[in-house]
Amino acid sequence: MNLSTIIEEYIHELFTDNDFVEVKRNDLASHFSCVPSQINYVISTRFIPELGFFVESKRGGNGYIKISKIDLNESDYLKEIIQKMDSKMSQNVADIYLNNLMIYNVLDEKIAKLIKVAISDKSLENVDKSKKDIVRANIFKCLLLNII
Amino acid sequence: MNLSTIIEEYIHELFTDNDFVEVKRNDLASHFSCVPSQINYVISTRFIPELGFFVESKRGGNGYIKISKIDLNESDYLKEIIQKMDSKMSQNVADIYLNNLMIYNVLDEKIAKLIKVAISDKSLENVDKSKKDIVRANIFKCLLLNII
DNA sequence: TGATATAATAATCAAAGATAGTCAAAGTTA
DNA sequence: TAACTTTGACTATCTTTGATTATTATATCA
Repeated sequence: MNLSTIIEEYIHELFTDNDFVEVKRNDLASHFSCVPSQINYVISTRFIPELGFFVESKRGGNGYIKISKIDLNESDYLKEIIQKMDSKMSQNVADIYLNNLMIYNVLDEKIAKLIKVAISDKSLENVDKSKKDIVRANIFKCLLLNII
Repeated sequence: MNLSTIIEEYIHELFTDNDFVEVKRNDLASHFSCVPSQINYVISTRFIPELGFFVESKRGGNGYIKISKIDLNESDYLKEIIQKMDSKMSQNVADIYLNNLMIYNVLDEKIAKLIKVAISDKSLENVDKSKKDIVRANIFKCLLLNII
C-alpha cells in the first residue's frame, strides 16, 4: 500500500467518536517519515468537500490542520455528493468516493463493488477516451440517485 | 510454446487458493525478460470476461494489476449469458435478461434494479449513439462476472 | 506600548519518480 | 495471406519530494 493511502487510513481512524480531528502537519509527517507537503497531498486528494469533509488550518505558532466530517444522514450525504460531483470523474477518484461511502456505511460492500465495476475503465473500455470520465460520472450519478 | 502462453500459464498458477492475483506489470515483464506491454497483451487476450476474468489496475506509486477469476461453472445460466452475449445489447434485451435472472433467483431485485439503472439509456446518454449498445453489453458483462 | 525581528507553522507548485496503458510497426506462424 | 505475437516509443496517471512563499505567535527593542 502506498504511503498516501496509509496516511489516509490513519486519519480516518482518528475520527472515532468525534466528527473532527486536529493534526499537526509536521508531526504527522515525521510520524510517517515523509515531507510535510505529502500531508497536503493526502488531504487535498482524500479529504475533500465532495467526500463530506472540510478542512481548516492555521499557520505559525500553534498551527494546526483541522479536518471535520460533515454529519449528514445517508440520503443527504448522497445528495450532497451528487450536487458537488463534477461532470467528469476518473476511476481513481471514483474509487476514493466509493471507499468513503463504504467507510461511512452509506453503501454496503456489495453495492459499492457493483458500482465500482459498473464505472470501471474495464466496463467503459469502448467509450471514447474523451468521454470516458463524463460517462463514468453520469452513470455514478444515476446510480446514486437511484439509491436515495 | 510462445512467451504469451508461458506468461498466461504462470499467471494461472498464481491463482492457487485465491480467486484473485495481484501483479506488478514491470516485475512480471522483467521476470520474463519482455517488454511491459507484452503483459498487457497477455491480459487483454487471455484474461477476458468471456473466460471468467475481471481486471482492475492502478498506475503510479505502488501501482498494480489485479486479476480476479470467477468460476463460470457455478452458474450455468450466467455462463451462458456471458459467453453468448452479443457484443451489442439494446436496453430492451438487457431488461429481458435481467428479468430472467430475477426469475431464476440469480439476482435479487435490488441488484437487478441497480444494474438496470447502470446500463440504462439515461446513464449512457453521453455515449455516442453508435457505441451505446456495445458499451451497455460490456458493462453488463463486467457486472455479471463480478456479481457471481 | 508599539514596532520589528524571529521562530514556528502551514500552503503552493513544479519537478522527479513510479507505475500502467495505447498503438502501431515488425516479426512469426498456421 | 490472415491471425497472432513481440517490441518499443510515446502517453497517462498517481505519488513523493523539496524549494519557496505565506501566515501567525512570540520575543525583543526603542
